[in-house]
Formats: sequence, structure tokens, C-alpha cells
Amino acid sequence: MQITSRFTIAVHIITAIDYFQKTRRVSSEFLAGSVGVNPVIVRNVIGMMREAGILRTQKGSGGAELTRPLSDISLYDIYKAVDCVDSEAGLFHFHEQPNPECPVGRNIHQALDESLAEIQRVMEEKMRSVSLADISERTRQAIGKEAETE
Amino acid sequence: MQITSRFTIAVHIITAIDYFQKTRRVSSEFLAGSVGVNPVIVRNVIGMMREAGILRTQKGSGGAELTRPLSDISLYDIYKAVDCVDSEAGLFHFHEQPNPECPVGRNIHQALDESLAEIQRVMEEKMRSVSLADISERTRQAIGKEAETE
DNA sequence: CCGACCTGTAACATGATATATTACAGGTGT
DNA sequence: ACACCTGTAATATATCATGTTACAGGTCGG
Repeated sequence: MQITSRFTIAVHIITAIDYFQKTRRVSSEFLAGSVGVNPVIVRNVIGMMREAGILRTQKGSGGAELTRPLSDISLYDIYKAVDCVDSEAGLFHFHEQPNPECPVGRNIHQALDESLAEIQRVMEEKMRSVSLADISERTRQAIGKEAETE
Repeated sequence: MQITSRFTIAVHIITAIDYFQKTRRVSSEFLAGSVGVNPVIVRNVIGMMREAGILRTQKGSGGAELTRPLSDISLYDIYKAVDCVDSEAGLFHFHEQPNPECPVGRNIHQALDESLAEIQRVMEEKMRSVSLADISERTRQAIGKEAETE
């Protein structure tokens, strides 16, 4: 099991929009080229982030624009926006038919749920603590280092 | 995306083995009845835990037996044993072909990896902090409360 | 030593999901 | 009018989780 690549694709997209938006028009085609996936995937991921209020898009003329500074967008915002996990079901898939006639079967769910929820919570809190500004900053630093060694 | 139910099934199995092993023979058929899945699933999950050294099994006569006390088995041990995530690839699936000709494309992976690894790490550390003794204890308490209200 | 019961494992079916791809209707700006 | 863009539907494919049947071989009580 792995968290869908939509997540890293979305982070890549946001970073690229921020990096390029002042110098060129950032269309889904262009982004698809940078990310290395089909433009339709990009448009879908962008659509999810638009619904989540992270960015705005312009039909026709093209290009996407962030609605707030990178420092106000966390990895958690992206993760939620692109639906990496079902919000209701949670991160862990509990087996669905523990036997109610068995004492363990009818109580294990309740006994485990609290711990599973906590695990999910610490993970999500860590995601909240990382902003897209952090990622963008690291990306720009890496690009800067490339220039040095040329 | 969700973590496979093999994980909660495995926790259920360990808890049930501990709960029943002194009073009856705990076969894969019996466990399958408690968990509510096919006996083959149980045998496969048990097989994975055997490979991980968490329990021993007896061909022929049946029954599984834990190799160490519940307090020495953590949720993380189970999670690793039943292969919830690919150990090499990690929890997050990075898109595989970011464009090396794009400055963002060729640096985003490195810029993100550190954060993704940290997120995975805090999650796994939380899993290490919960032992099967905790889960068993809560299960037994829940069973005890049932008895009270009868 | 036979028969009942068990495990380990392979083989196959099925449904869900991630990703890719084609297609097209409709918006925008020159 | 035309080129370029987005939003979205429809479809294809591959992978994976889970279920199911089947069977070879181990163990043990009678």
C-alpha cells in the first residue's frame, strides 16, 4: 500500500506554479511536462485543489494562481485536497466482519480504534507542520547549488 | 487509499491467540470464525508473522503460539510483519518521471523526500509505542464491562 | 496404522483503484 | 475567426486486496 502519487504530483504542481508564474503562463500542458504525467491528470489534481480553495484557475486563457502565500499551505492541506485517504474510513482499513459471538471479535474494534486514530493524528500533525514554503525554499536552494557547480 | 486490513486482522489474531490459547486449540478455522474472513487469509497472515518471528505454528496438530510476551510485540512489529507498506518504496508513492530538464522537476524529489521520510517516521514511532499488551488489556476490559451489565 | 484434523501453499476469480489516454464542449484573448 | 486553454466524461489497463477451492503433507488419538 502506498499513498497515491497524486499527493507528490500536487506538491510538485504548487511548487512549479510558484516558481514559474512570474515568467511564463503555467498551463496544464506545461505542468504535465514538468511532472511527467498526462495533462488530464494535472487538470484533475488542479481541480481538486481548486475545490479545496488552494488555487484559482482561468478557463480559456489558462494558468493557475495560488489563493494564498506558500507559507499558508501545508502538506496536510494538499493531502486532504487530493483525497489521499477516505476521510470517513480513515487511514486504516478495519476488517469488516469480526464475529459478534466471540468476545474478542465484538470488542477488538473498540479496543484498537483509539490507537489507530492516534497514529493517524500524529502523522497528520506532522504534515501540518510542513509548509509549501519549506518545500519551495529547499527546491530553490537545490537549484541554486546546481548553478554554483556549473 | 487505506492500509490493508491484513493489519487489523493480524492484531485481532494475536489478541485472540492470547485470549484463547489456555482454554482451547486455536486453529486457523477457529480464528477465521472470530475475524470473519476466509481461513486461508488467516493462514497467510499467520505465515507472515511466523516469518517475522512473532509466533510459532505446529503443522498437523494445529494451533499457534506466541514467541514472546504481548508487551514485547508492538503495532509496528505487526505492521512490518504483514507488509503494509513496501519497505523500500516507503509510505508515499512519488511520481516516477519528473522532468530532468525542468529545474523544479529535477529537484523536487530531493526537496520533498526529507519531509516525507519524517512523516513516515513519526507515524512508525507512534506505532512502536503501542504494544499488543495494551490492546489485549483494553479488549479484556471491554469484555469485563459486558459482564457487569448482564 | 488409519482416519480425522490440521497447516502451507498454489491457483484462480473478482472487484476496486490508480493511472493513462482520447475526445470534446465551452471559455478567452488577439 | 482562430489558437489555445480548461473541465470533464468515457474508456483502457495494470496492479492489488480479498475470497475461494484444492491438495499435499504433518500430527495424533484410537
